[in-house]
Amino acid sequence: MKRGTQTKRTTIYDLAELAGTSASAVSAVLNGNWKKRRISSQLAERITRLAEEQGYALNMQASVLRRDRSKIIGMIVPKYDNRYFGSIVEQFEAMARERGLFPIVTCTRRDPALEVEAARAMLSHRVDCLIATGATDPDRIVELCAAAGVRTVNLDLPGSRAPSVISDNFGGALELTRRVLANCKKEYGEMTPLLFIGGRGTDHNTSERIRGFRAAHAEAGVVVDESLVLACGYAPEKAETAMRQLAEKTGTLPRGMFVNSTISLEGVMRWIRRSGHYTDRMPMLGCFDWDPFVAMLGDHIEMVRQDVPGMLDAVFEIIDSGNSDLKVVQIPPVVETIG
Amino acid sequence: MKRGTQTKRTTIYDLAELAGTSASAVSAVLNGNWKKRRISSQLAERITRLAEEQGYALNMQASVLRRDRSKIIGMIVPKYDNRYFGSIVEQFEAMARERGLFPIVTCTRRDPALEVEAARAMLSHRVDCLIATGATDPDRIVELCAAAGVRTVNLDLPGSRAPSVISDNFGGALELTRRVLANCKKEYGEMTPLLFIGGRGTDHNTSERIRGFRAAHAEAGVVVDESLVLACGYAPEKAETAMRQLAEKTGTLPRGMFVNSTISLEGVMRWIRRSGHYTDRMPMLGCFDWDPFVAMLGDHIEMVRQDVPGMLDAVFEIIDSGNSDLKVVQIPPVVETIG
DNA sequence: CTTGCTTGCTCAATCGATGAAGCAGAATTG
DNA sequence: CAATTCTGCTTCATCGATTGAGCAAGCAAG
Repeated sequence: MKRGTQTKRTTIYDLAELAGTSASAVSAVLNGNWKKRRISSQLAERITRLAEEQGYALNMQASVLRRDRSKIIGMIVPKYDNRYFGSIVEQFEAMARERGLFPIVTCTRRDPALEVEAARAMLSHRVDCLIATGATDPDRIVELCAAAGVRTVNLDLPGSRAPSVISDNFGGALELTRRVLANCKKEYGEMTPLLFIGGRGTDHNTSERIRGFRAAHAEAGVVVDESLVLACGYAPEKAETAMRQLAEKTGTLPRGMFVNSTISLEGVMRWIRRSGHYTDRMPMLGCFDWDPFVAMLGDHIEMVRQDVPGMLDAVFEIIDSGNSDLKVVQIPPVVETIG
Repeated sequence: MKRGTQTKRTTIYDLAELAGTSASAVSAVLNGNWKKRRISSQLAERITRLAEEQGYALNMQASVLRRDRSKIIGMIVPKYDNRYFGSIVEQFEAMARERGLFPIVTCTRRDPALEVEAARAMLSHRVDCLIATGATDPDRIVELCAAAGVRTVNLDLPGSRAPSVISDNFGGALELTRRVLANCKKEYGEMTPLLFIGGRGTDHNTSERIRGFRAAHAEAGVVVDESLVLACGYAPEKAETAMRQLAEKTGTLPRGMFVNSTISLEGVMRWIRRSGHYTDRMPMLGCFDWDPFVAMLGDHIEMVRQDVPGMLDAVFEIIDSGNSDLKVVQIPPVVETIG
């Protein structure tokens, strides 16, 4: 064992000296290919024991510098403030470790500049592969990575220059809208148009969800006015402001809503509590996202739970296969009824 | 610019050749100490421009191998499934980046073996410093790090071998319990003992919170029966089971509860919905944790919001100062009233 | 014209791990 | 007994960046 506050780490050279052998023998033994290099099992065992005793730890910087692959896999993610991204990161780490990869994750707060900075930092640290989750500008990241020969997969939001894995936003939104409309019918005896709120009109997911939202209305023969589609951004404050403005303009508020994320729902609920609207009867809600406490919020909440394990299976299938086709894999989400 | 799918990265040697100079000059220019090394500003500018044009990116593995400090800072964290740890990670990353450090975070799912494995992996990657957040066995991690000369700070849960930053669990629990008791008094006209549920009896935080819970009862002259303190673990299922068993044993359930985390509250709420208890009147709730949707769950919920920015300020103050005193810094949390 | 100082660089060792090539000595073959 | 093969190692170059030491040219002072 190391004595005292000695800061110097044990290297293969130290072990070689202790074992009375060469550093390359030690290296061969410790990285497991000693059979190929014809090291005797006695020496292998002696070295292994010494390494254990001395608390030897491989210096990855040196190892990676020498090898061609780093076995480091990076992920950038917008936020850690909701269950969806939380479970993506958790699942990603577990699956990376299963494959003997070292996962590094960083959060970029939906900030394009930070996304680029983080991608650069990861490239400097020589990731073998980078997953861009919910990136505002996935193509920019792919471009940086491509210049360094690093493979990329887009997750949650698609890009045009790398394979992408996303939810079936149209299908999920269609089904979610259908259910909320049905709840309205059951509750009020008739169907009236819902409100769509949250997300960015410019992003693929939001526009697909709006398409599904419209399709479900069309199917039911319900006309949706333009003023009821509010892609006001993701932040709670944005949703709160949008609700206030809608209430000011309109006399009667819609009986049901399609909320584009839990984060937006946070703002919607805050507005409802503060404004005193909907006090007699809560609106029929649908949320394209899942959270256990949201599920407990009321009796008529429908939620879309995106299939995180399925999405990450698809991501790692792309990575494991080495395939780089520019395909977009769509994973069906699950609509869960509560109450 | 790199052409095509060229996978070879530009190195300082490539730049040196292009600039008709030496690699050491390039290195000096690009890492900013060219003045000390008496490189002319013309050459410096030429090299800088070339690096830009060629899309040069420093190879951190090589750089770190040569230097003594890696400027990599690691954090292990139990889960990403709640706002508390989410904001810890987000804040940590931001503060690390502010200091020019590269943050790497990994989640260890409250699994002691995974904690050790993750710590080892981080040491192999030569982190300068490791923050062990909510570790089940912080001292084991500190021991590993100490052997490699790596500094450690414990966060959220204290250890005995490294400085620790935690919430004032006793104080927070005392105040939280007082408020829930007061709510009971207001609602029912009298104070009856609350239920304590969630957490591990063996961990410091839970035992301190129980101490605060008891102190508030004592203060109010309310006797707490042993059977009302259920440190059943953190997982929702554990809390659900504990509630069921309590209901089976006891005729009357307590009018209020102190729930030790949002994760445990998830189980409690699930049990309440499923079992049909508390249907006439919800229990007065206190939760030692914060979540925006929990805040909307009912009219009588008190929540303790731990001061994440304050805690991380304390962590980085310890790191920045290089101080290694075995102190435990306690940060007061904030009790927020809802409804 | 020599000595000494400054300027502006280059050289070469180094960090630790890896693996191709090589080299003794033992064992086997003809 | 010589030739070949096999066994079990060692030697050395390499990955890319960093940095102490050194060196040549220019200039000033004596």
